[in-house]
Amino acid sequence: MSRPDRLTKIMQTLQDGRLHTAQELADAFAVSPRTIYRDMDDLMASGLPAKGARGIGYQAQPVTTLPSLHLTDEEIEVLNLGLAIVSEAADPDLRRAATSLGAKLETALPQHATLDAQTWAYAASSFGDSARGLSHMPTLRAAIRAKQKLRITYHSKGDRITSRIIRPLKLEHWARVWVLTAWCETRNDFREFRVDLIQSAQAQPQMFVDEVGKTLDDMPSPQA
Amino acid sequence: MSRPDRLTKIMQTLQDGRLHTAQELADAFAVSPRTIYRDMDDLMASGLPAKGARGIGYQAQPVTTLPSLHLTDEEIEVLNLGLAIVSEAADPDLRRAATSLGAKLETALPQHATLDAQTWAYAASSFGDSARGLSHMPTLRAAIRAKQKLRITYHSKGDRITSRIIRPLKLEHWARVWVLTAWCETRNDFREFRVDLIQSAQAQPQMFVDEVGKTLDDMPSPQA
DNA sequence: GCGCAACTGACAATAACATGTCAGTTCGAT
DNA sequence: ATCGAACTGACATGTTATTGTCAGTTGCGC
Repeated sequence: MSRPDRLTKIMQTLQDGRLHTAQELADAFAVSPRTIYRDMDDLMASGLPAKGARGIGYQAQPVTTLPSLHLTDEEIEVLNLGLAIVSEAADPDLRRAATSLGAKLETALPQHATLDAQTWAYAASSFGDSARGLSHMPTLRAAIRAKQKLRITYHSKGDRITSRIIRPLKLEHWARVWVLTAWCETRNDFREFRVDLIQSAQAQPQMFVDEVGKTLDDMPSPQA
Repeated sequence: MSRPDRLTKIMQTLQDGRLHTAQELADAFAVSPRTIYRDMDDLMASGLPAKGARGIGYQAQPVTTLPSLHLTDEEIEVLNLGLAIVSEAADPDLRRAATSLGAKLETALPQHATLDAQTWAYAASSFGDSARGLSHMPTLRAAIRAKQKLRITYHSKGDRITSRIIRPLKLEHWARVWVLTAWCETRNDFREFRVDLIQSAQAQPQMFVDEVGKTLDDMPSPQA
């Protein structure tokens, strides 16, 4: 097995969340422990968030490798612009991810292409919760993909908070608001939810399958 | 010189916009033309937008290489989210760049991490100009960096369109609106411009240097 | 067509890299 | 402190990748 192949395999192996000793990995790939130590050096140097304590072993959180890309200046601009917008999100998790992604890009790109703290400064916005809904995006998106039902609490008209079980179908960006299209099991009809008005979203254990009348294709198109 | 080093140098060389023959490059790097042909194959295979016509030579548009990165799932999410938002911009150039960046990411990332046309569908927004101001962002940002004066036409209060020469200083994201802070030469004072109300922005040939009283540091902080 | 220069394929020589061995060194547990 | 296992540095050896040579092949201009 070639070295790149082995490095990939090691990464995948580490992402099971368990601890792996160098000796164990060496046996698994039929190389000497020395080679594993060298591999881990390289992996960590290239940013794999792996921890290794003496005598403990290695473990890593799930990561995806983005291979090297050639980007035009416009594409770099889009990258920075998108990052800047997301960085403004109120959700700590999202912001943390955006910050660490920004840091990685900053070290990876030549200076002229990176964010500049001065020119891209973000105001401590007094409308800090304007991007509040963004915090649910990963949950919603994952649920759409996995066809997993969701329980959401929603700030509907008239200041009432409602709780519903829905089948999430599609996320759309409409003007400046994200809209989640779903089949609402509580109302037994299609509904659209503004993401910024969703207070909480919890993936339910139940999955759903496409049923006639409840899929995106069955949705009546709005009249103009 | 190692092969990776040479490949990098070749890329930089090609980006001067002029034509370079294989022979010329071969001489410059003290290798045989055959090696250059092989290098160009690899570079183009990895996405360098270079053209080579028989007997003509090679040239490329400026690109930046993003080395391979290890990203966590959250960081991938931020990447996709930011891209989705920028994709909604009305400006054709920005949208084209976002699309091509999306395509690159899509091919580069394993399926589970990429955009999914169905779930991330973007509505052909009826508020299509909501992100209108984004189209000026690259111009503004470039001008800040280069300390280049700008002529802008601005949609100010009372439906009047004004034209001014400004020294752009800082871009801020305030709630959902981007704000450009600048020294306005027309009014001879600091001014803040909402980017979405800027109708046009043209970089002027004149540069500006920091002058006491006209830099960011000299700007009076707003009273609360 | 013909000539010429640009380009490609194949292969042996060679440079670069990866690996294992082994002799140290570090660090925690006793 | 002392032991032992985990780890690191150095170097010889094996393996892969890169390179130049050279003999084709392509495509353009005449």
